[in-house]
Amino acid sequence: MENRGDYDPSSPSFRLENSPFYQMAHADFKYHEDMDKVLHKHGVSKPVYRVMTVLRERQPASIGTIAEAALTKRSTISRIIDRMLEQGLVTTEPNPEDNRVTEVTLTPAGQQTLRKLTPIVGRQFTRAMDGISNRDITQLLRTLQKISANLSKLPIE
Amino acid sequence: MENRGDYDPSSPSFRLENSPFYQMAHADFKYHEDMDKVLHKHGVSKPVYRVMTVLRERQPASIGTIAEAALTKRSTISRIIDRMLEQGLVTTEPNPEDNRVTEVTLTPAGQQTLRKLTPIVGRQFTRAMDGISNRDITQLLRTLQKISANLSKLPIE
DNA sequence: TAAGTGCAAATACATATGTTTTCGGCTAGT
DNA sequence: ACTAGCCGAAAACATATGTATTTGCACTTA
Repeated sequence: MENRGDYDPSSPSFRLENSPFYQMAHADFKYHEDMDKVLHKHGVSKPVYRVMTVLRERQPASIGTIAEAALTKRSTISRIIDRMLEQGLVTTEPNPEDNRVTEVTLTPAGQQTLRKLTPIVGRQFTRAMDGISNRDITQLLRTLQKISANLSKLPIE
Repeated sequence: MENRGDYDPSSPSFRLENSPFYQMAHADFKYHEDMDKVLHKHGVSKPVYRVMTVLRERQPASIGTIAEAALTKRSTISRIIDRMLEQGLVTTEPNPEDNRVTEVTLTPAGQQTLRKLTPIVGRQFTRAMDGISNRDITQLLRTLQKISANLSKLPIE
């Protein structure tokens, strides 16, 4: 495994097992697979959890902002927020500067739920990274960030 | 950024931007985002393309095998294969050893389509990996494989 | 200030995926 | 040889997501 061609999907020697993007999907799939089951026991779905993690960082946040950060369409987030409202996890209010935008905030109950979930997610992370050095994690992150940046430039055709 | 805690979702200093799994999702999202548009022009959706890449490696393959490799539910693959049959991309036949299993094979037309798509995907890959050394790609792959392996062990709770 | 344009969110509509159930074939134990 | 149980696939059913359209607000400019 010394030739870049082996990683390139257009190379004849390409194997799915050696594809970075396939392995990303695989790791991501496994990571969420069993975590979802646990989260569901606490009445929280994967997209709901994602929204909560976004809100933990910046609050309040608009529907559009959340959608972008959560890599999901606005209409989808809009409906997810509806459900979260019913569950009492968030509150919404129009932005005073611009009445078109809806600002979303975690309720105390929502924060409480998030705090309860955090250690569970932490264990899953620890499990995933078992036997991997900090150096390697840093390196992984750097490369992933580089890839994301590359793909944020102008598209292929 | 020297403490492992910064990557752990349960750490107070955790930031989404520094989360390996978030960055994986982000990279994967961007990678497929504009590629899907191009594939659609050739009448191929993302799941259809995934199935084709699986079939390129082992042919014929059963519905269940494809589902597992493509990280998708069997019922979903079953329906995707239906569509691909109508498009003439694959043929199916019962496994002579076991009549329950359906073996799927790419038709010449399917192989032709795959060959046409391959260089497009290759360009996207090249674009994604721009400025990243082979060494770093190898390292990335190793780490991802390690993570996948870790997560294939017994689940959290 | 009134009309036009653009944007955020929500809604209606279409589609795709997942979950559950059903059907048929295989296999092992009696 | 028969029956009970398991497994693969497909069908029925429920749900979630995405796409297109609509609504309401804000900014511009004439």
